[in-house]
Formats: sequence, structure tokens, C-alpha cells
Amino acid sequence: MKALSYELIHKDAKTGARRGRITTPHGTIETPVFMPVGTQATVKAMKPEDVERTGAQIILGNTYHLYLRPGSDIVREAGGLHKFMNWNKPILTDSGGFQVFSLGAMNKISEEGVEFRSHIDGSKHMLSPEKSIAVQTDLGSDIMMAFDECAPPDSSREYIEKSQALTTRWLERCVKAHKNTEKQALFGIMQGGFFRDLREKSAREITEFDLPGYAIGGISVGETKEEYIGVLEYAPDLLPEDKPRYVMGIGTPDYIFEAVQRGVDMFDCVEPTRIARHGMAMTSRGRISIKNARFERDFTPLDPECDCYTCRNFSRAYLRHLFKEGENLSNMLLSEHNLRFMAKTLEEIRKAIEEDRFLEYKKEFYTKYYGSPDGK
RNA sequence: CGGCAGGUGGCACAGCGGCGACUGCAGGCGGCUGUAACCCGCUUACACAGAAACACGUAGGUUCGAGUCCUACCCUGCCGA
Repeated sequence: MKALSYELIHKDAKTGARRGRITTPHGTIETPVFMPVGTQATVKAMKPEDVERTGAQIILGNTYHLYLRPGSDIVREAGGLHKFMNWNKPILTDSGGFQVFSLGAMNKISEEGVEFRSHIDGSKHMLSPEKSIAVQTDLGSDIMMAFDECAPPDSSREYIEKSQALTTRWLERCVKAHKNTEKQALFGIMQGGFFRDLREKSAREITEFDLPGYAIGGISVGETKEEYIGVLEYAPDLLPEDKPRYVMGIGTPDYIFEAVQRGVDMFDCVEPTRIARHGMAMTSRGRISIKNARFERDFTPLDPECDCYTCRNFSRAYLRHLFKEGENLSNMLLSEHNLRFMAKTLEEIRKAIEEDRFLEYKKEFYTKYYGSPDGK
């Protein structure tokens, strides 16, 4: 028996958007889906039950961070990540590949793997495909990601060529190291930067392994929106239709709509929770900064159209007050609201796809959220 | 009443002869993309190098030049009658 299966339920009549369902050992996931990020075995500022009531179906955890602290052996002894953090729905773990990029200045990449300087104390640690899989096995996630190199967007073609080839060789080692295929699924990651032929090469190579799902990595790392969409125009089609497709690291509504439209099923991003902690709320009429003086005496909810706990109980003036005072409750309430906003938007997207009106819904959303039908 | 210390943007402080005055906080605005992020950035007059401007308690004085030195006064704090 396999750890994961994907069922394609319906394809939008006019676009590549697809409505699907992923089944994992910890339950099913309706797609397209947005996955909140809980790097250190917690979605920051939120209790698992709060995350759950936003409608979140699956969350992320992180190999690199949990390996450093508390140590994946401790998570294993606790009974796995689900038990450790009390989240009983599916979990996807990132492999540490993104930290190759985000902590780039402190790393050394070799054929063997990546030597990290811990961002906590500067100590040296080696993360290799085998090590990453071993850690993710300890964590017990439903979906583990292959250890890849997420290269910077301004890398040369020569660099991306080498990086993409290395990612394939690392994938082969990940597949070999991955034993418990009936409990945890392993997803491969496409690289290749912004070069179409390299993306095609990457797709050919990684799909050889016949994995239960594939991700498109190396985008949403600081490139322009045009470059991002450029890759999206062809990349999803290079991946099998009967497997879930995942674009890693996207969280703004426009990036998600563009990806869904081209046949992508899964997304994750720190954006909604991070901007919440920084005083920004996503609303049906666009983003608002709760810090703004204009909300000082605004006793209406963040978003009158929202059904979340925060909007049902608190005013903008109160949330502004909490934020200005640095109260923890501000982070909690804004995070919950933003996650609810994301979950609800994806609910609407799924419904629209089922009814073959994805583009209409996209236009409607853009008009309200961005103030124009094309979002600019 | 006497002694001592001190008065610099909203607050707290730096500077101790070249200041169109440092820094932090507060205030205002913005940014966050597989989380080194309850973080980071910008801003706090107009104008622009002019016999112009100014957050250095007030008024005089010394000096080419004073937030900086001197005198008086006002105010605050501590100590002593």
C-alpha cells in the first residue's frame, strides 16, 4: 500500500485549473490547497486547534530547524511530529533545501550535501539527501520533500545547469534512502531556474522515479512576477497529470491564482502568518495595515465579510491597540484571521473550478482585492 | 535660606570651542514568498548652500566661531539648616 494517492475530480472547462483530492495516512486534502507553515513544530502564535478551525487541511514542518532543535531523535521519541505538536491532520516536511538558499551565505555545497553553519550558534552541520530523509523519517511527516538545491534567481545558466543536475542526483539518493514508502510519501522537486530547457530536463529526470507527487521549486525567490508566470506557463504541464503538483513558497493571492489556473494543486507560504505578526491583514477588499492611524477609532471588524473568530469578536481599533502595545494576542488574532482568509479563498477557488467558472471567480476576486480585474 | 547636580526633538540621553546637533524609544509610512523575521527599512518641517536655518531654559558677555567657556536670572532634583 502506498502512503499517498491523488484523485483528479474535475478539470475547469476553460483553464488548466483542477479540483482534486489527496489521501494520506492522516486524512484527505481537498485541492487546490494552501498549506500554512509551521517551521518549528508550531504555526507561530497559534494553537493547533486554532489552525484547524481556520479550515487548514495540512501544515508544513521543517527538517533543518527541527534537526537543530529539539533534534529529530527527540521528536521521534515523542512519537513523531503529529503527536509532539498535537496536530492530527497531514503534515508535509520541507527537506532543508530552502535553507540552502535562505542561509546561503553560511553554507557550503558539495556533491555530498550541504555544510550548514547553524544560524543559532554557528556550529557546523552536514545535511545530505540521506540525512534529510533520515530526519524526515524521524519526524514522521505524511509527505516528505526531496533534498534539493534552491538556487538564487540571479544565478548564471552555467550554475543552474550544475545545480539542476545535482538536484537530480540527490533525488536518486533520497529515493534510495526512503524505506517506509507505505507510511510516508516522497515528493521530487523540479529545478532549472528560469531556463525552459533545463526545467524540461529536470522534469524528465525526476518523473523517471515515479513518485507520488512533484513540486516546482526555485521560483518565488525574488524574481519578477513575469518571470514567475513565465515558468508557470509550461512547468506544471511537464509533470504527470495523475499526481499532485506543488509550487513551493507562494502565498500571495495573485501568485496562487496564476498557479491554480495552470494546473497546480498545492502551495505553502509564511506570508499570511508572518505579515500577521507584522500588523498586516488580508481582507476581501485588499490588504490593510492595522498599524495605520486611520484605524484608531474604527470599531468595525477587520473584514466584514469574514467569518473567522477574530472578525466575529474584535474591532480594528482593538486589534490596532493590541499591535501597537506589542501584545501577543495581536499575533494570535491576526494570524488566525489571515489563515482563515487563505483557507476561505481556496474554498471559493475549489467551488469555482467545480462549476467551470475559475476565470470568473479570479476576475471577481482581483477586482475586490487588488482593485482591478487583472490585479495591477 | 545655603550647598551640590542638572536643564538638548513627545520621552530618555550623547556632545564639552567649528552643530545646519548622535543614538534609543515613542509617533508616521512601507516591506515581508518551501520562516535566522513579535523582524527589517524609510521618515519626523519648508527650503537648499543663502547676511538662510535652528530640539541646546532666559538674558547678557568672551570669541573669527558658543549647545559647549563666563556672569546673572528662572526652573528641576538631592543634601543641609
